[in-house]
Amino acid sequence: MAERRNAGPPARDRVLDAYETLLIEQGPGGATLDAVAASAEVSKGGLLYHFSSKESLVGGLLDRLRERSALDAERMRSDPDGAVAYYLRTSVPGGESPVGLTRTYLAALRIADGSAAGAPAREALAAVDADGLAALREEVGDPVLSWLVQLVGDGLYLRTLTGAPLTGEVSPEELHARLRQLIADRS
Amino acid sequence: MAERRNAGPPARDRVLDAYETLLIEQGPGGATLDAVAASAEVSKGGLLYHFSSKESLVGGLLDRLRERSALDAERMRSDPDGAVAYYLRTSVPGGESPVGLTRTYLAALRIADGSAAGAPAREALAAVDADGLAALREEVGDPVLSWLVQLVGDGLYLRTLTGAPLTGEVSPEELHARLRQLIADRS
DNA sequence: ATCTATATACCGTCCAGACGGTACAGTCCA
DNA sequence: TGGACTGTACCGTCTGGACGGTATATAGAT
Repeated sequence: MAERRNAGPPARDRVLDAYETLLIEQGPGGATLDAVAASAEVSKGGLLYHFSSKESLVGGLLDRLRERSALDAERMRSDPDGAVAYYLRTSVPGGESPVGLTRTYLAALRIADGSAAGAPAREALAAVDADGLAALREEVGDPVLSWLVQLVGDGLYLRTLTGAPLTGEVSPEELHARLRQLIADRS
Repeated sequence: MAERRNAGPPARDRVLDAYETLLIEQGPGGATLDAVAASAEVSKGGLLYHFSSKESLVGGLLDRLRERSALDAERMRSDPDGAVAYYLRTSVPGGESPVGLTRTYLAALRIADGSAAGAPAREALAAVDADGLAALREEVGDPVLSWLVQLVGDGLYLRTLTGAPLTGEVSPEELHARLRQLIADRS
């Protein structure tokens, strides 16, 4: 294998990281091949070596999303505090993100439009939701309550997307406490 | 006022409608001036007569968002079944949409990226959220619970955005019933 | 040991087409 | 007459993508 010119992770991963960042921070319009290449400190030719077209770049992002979703679901199931605690902990913007799912999810959301081009992204996102809901249901039993928990997490995601400051009056922790209490009462 | 050549609402509104539709269905990339004009059955010159630039088109959309948000908050407060019922009813994709807020909100979401260009959209969306939360709080009292209700509604919105089919196992109605029950227990 | 060949991992430039925007002459009612 | 458009032509910029080139490593033949 050839020695890498630039430091850090391999170029392919850096490209995907840069693509995610640009999608989140600038939207699809800002995530041009030139911008991605520059941000990843790779030439445009280099980018196109790893991803032969923009469609293939999208494909790479969605592969990463599926991969990380599987890893995340595994972590949910094996978390010492339970799946719900893990899910809520990782849904809040500033929170931990052990496998980087949140970032990738948010990036994929940006390219999931209603057109035919957005269909693969929508399907991948739907699969992530299904994975999460399944893991939640194993713990929560009550289907209505587990869906409710997931929707609250999604709502928190959406807030991240709009960049809303998560209004200070009620903290996410209080919200989580209430949710846990609801689950305890029902089970 | 001059007689209109095409049927239906005035050209200016048709342009805004078309812009919304294209943003939702194709994302920002599909909502070009040419595409918007074609979809509104207006010439490009005609579009630029009403909105002299793309920025001004965005401005028109955000004005409409603010306008509809105010109207929607008013309806929430005066709904015979209460603000919560109204909010949840209008958050579900297939549901009623008396003032078209949902469509406009979803469209604005598409242009609310993290860049400087997306800032006005983010601010307008944050204001809509604040309006809704305030109206909810007047009825629910408990701040944690009212935030929870709003986040569930937002989660439903996000599902619309990804085009996920709202999995059949639990219906939105069951979810709403549970939420109303939660509020009744607490108040 | 050296020469040749092939593969990997990039770099930098060029181009056709699409995009936002301008300009302007003409048309259709009220 | 003038407001509300239509239609066409055009321009500068940006974008995705094609392409040819370069540096390094490995493998096999001689």
